[in-house]
Amino acid sequence: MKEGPDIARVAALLGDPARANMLTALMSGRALTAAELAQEAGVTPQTASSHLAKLEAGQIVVPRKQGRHRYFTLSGPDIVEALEILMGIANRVGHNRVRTGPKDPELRKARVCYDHLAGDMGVALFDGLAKRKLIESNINGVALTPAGIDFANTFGIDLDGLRAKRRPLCRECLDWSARQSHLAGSFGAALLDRFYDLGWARRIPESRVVRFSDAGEKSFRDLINP
Amino acid sequence: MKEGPDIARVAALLGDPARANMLTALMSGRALTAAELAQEAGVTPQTASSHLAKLEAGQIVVPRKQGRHRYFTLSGPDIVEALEILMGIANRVGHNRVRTGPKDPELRKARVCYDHLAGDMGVALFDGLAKRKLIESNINGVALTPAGIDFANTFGIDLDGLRAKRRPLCRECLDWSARQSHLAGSFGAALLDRFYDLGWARRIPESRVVRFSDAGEKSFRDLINP
DNA sequence: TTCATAGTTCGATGCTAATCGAAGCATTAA
DNA sequence: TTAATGCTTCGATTAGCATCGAACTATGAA
Repeated sequence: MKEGPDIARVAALLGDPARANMLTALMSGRALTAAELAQEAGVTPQTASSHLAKLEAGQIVVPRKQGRHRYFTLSGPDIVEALEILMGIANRVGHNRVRTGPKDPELRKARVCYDHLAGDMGVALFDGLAKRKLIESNINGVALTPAGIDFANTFGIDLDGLRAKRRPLCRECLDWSARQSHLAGSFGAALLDRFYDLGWARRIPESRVVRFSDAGEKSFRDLINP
Repeated sequence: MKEGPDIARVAALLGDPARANMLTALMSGRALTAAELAQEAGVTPQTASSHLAKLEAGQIVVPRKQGRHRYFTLSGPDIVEALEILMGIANRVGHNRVRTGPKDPELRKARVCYDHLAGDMGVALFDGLAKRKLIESNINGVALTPAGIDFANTFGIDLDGLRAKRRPLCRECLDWSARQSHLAGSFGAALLDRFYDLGWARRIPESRVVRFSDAGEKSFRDLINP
């Protein structure tokens, strides 16, 4: 019988986990590339491409071509509103981020998001740097403060080298599990690299888990708790 | 990977056509029974039961037992809000009630909804009766006016017999295709029965289509256009 | 009690859509 | 030009879920 999809069509577009994760990531208001969205959703680029095609056809997102990237943004404030209300409902009925698997806790604690640190420790890093006034967040985004620049240099990060790339130095990135911002951008990536170099943490192969050593985690805590 | 459904779970519940139709029907604010919702969705009672179980588990609807019926209502104003926004989005992106099949036009024009007339002609009937001040619609529902009672008697409807049943005489029922109200309740059902008796229309077997004869449709138009 | 109605549960079926590997474009850099 | 990167298309697989027939439970009516 099925006379009219209507609501159902739109809702179904938001109703797939991978797509929902992409859209949640886009709620920061920033334009993200297909590859970034694939990472956020935890799917391969092919799958993400298929999802993005659907979202584009349904006019939930709009693409913007720039160079060889395709940046996606939400198609309008009504989408944001819908997502917010759905979040509220999910929250009310207790459908909060469930820890589905046994290995989930590790992912929630610390994982790579694209190339930077995410999870609880990613959020803690962002908050800690902000509390130490090394980064500053406003409507336009995140930026290093003068104190932050000093810190970066003494911490062994080549800021000039990073600036040479086109990629923005600092960027906010909404966290799935914690639903708060963590630090992305080339500086965020450089920080994680530095953690690896210092032996604080290492990446678990075939997974997105970042595992800190005991000593590394202690150093990390010292870093963000002045 | 799939860390968190969250939004996706709720949206997926709204994203099935059958469920979306049920929820749209519930947006009138009235409590509807499982059987009525099955009719609205165009599925069998078994299927509807399965959907309602899901919606109940997801706390989208709440059941209320009364006699041997189960009445369902939306679980809160946030659900209504979500549905409204989704309607708005669907409208904006042009996902309006599409006519999917070749036999669809007939269904859109006139069909049974449970046991009363729905579709364009159902809506026209409701509007016509209201314009003739035979029924009156307010927040509490719909009711026959004194003039309406006279009309019913002369039209050959046994109002006292209808009143003996527990079922409400008049009820509003949201129309899928037209998204406006049509007349339900025992009076609505009695009207349709009378149309059959008068030979104005007949029900097509194995379908929900109500087919009016040419003369019958003319009489119908006269009835609603004073 | 028996019968009818409202609703659910179970089991089987069939369709849809998500997923990924592999290959193909398209754009940029060297 | 070649090489590399970003993204898409194609094809095959798989899994989930909507759907309905049949049987069962529960409530109310006679």
